[in-house]
Amino acid sequence: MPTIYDVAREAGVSAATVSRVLNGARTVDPAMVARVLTAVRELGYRPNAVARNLRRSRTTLWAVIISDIGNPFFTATVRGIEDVAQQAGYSVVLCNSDEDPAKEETYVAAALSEQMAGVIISSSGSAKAAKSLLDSPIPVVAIDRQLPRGEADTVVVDNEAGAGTATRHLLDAGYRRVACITGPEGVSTADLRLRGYTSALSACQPPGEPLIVRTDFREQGGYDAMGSLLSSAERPDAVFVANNLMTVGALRCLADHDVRVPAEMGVVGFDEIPWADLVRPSLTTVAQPTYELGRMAARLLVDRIATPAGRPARVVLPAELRPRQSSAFQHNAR
Amino acid sequence: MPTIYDVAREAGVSAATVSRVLNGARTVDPAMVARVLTAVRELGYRPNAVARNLRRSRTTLWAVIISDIGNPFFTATVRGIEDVAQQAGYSVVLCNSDEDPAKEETYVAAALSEQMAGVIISSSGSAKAAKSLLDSPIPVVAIDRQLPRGEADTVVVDNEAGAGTATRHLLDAGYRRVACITGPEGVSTADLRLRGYTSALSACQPPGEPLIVRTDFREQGGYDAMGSLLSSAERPDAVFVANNLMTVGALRCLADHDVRVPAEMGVVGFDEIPWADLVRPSLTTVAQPTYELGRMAARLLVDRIATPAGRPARVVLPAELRPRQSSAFQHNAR
DNA sequence: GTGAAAGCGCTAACAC
DNA sequence: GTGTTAGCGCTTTCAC
Repeated sequence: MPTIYDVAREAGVSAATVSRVLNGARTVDPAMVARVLTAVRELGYRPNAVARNLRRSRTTLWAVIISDIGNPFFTATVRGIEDVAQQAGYSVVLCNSDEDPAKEETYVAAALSEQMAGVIISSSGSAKAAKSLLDSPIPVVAIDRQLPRGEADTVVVDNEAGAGTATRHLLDAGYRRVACITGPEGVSTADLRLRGYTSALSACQPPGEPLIVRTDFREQGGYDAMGSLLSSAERPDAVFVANNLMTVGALRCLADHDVRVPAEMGVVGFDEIPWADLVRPSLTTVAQPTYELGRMAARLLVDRIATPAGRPARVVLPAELRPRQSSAFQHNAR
Repeated sequence: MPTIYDVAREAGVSAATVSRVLNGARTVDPAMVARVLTAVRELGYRPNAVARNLRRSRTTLWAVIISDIGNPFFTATVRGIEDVAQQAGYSVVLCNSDEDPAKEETYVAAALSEQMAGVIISSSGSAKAAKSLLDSPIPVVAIDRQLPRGEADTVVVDNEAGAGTATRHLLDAGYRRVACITGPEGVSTADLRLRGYTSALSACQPPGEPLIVRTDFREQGGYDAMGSLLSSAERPDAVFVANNLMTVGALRCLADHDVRVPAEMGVVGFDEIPWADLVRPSLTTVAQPTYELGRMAARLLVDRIATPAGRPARVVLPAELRPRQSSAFQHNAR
């Protein structure tokens, strides 16, 4: 691998001049610029970013640590991040913690060691990872989920309101016993969506106790949770599921047990799913402005890099109910 | 940020000793090890990976450049890669080229500049990116799609055979005019799946010409392609779609035009979809061993890093037809 | 077993 | 406008 000195020798200039040319300084003689560029091309020279980063003590890489790469929610979010990042001159690398706090800690450690320019994280709940991040000088933005006890810039949707809307929607449709499947304690989306559900429920005062199952945010978890609801003493006639993957699992469980949706079981899932309108019955969801979430997070990160001090911002975007067939109570079907 | 010298001073040893302790050299006095570790903890010292990478001229990061982060195919693949990488002591960062050759080139350039330990790439077709990669000393493994004219380690499925099986399956089911929606020219999966389709078709000699639409590998492309097939002079009664996202688009188009599947249109899609069995009709697919693809690619990369020279390996895994309802021709429905 | 010193490749003062 | 020089933080000979 040729170094900047090889280029300098080839072009008959100093390494400093090569550096200037490559970094777009305008105080260089056009003739020299040409010579340098020729040498660069001939040698196939590629600047060593590691050396540059060390010298500058900064990098142009953002780490985006997401809790599940298989979740379509993150797809659009990441696109939003990438679009802003690119414009601001950063490259985005994705790290998949897979809902595993240990993996999350590994990636946080890597991002810090590698002196990444910034981190955007959807926490899988590791307090240790959060602490490392907040103790470091590296700018952090929390997205989708709050950082455990974290004073950081944050972009989320109004989870509580969205969950409340979904629950009321089921009650309004005529379902009488609405259950809730939510995620792990300590993960903000799980807790807030649960709170939205319980608030809506207690406001309507339906008979019986709230029926709540906590599991992980994954498909298998949703499947198992639905299974336990089906065999519970007072079986629900509707369920609000707090994320998309668990909703898929719940639907699969209902299909396996020949439970008809929406006649025997109404279903609303949090998070949009790309094919929600293709399944039969089509799936009622609470949709988030994913792309916009990503954009906002990226903008906050750009700002935070420019201004490290200052009070953390907190952006709350609205979530929106998309009523479809899976929550359409049918009297004659009962 | 404390440096290794701060730790050395605090512990009353030299920086070299700190380095030895942190890198697990056994030739260090246990008492010193203890002092160093205490100092590390007290100062909250975190080694600067950038400096280490520069000094060692190697890193422990792999770049996995995938063509579409929204494609569930890559989800499982990435998990396979991560599991092997972690065991071998590497961290994986994902780069999303979004089927955009320009973005791909950007990420390849970043991976090379950052001196990544290795690259696993699902090419979106950029010859320039491929050339940069192959000209560099960094080990590369192509996954899912061959690198344009690339002599690199490669892990793919038998696309031609899989496409042939899918096409024959439709013909055997009784469909008479089977069309094909495939991806961009120059992307190996698009070309090979098309070839598998045409071979199977010509072997069966159905009436009429093959009906082929090329588009990108994205959902909207599939939607548009299906639309043009529906309005073509000799409208097909079945379609083989060469990837999952385009299949979703095609299904959506069929739904929008009230075309009944499988009665009026048989559908088989390449790539499994997590919810293929949840849609009605359920979707016939050609499934790939995604996790295994990822594992193999990662193993090849580990080997290649250990042994940079030597003939490139080429691993071809089988794809498997999963017949479901969308390809079940029904005589009485016609 | 431990420390001193050199240097990975680059950039940014500083001098001219 | 260009070159010389120092040094980013670490690892790794090489002495001792």
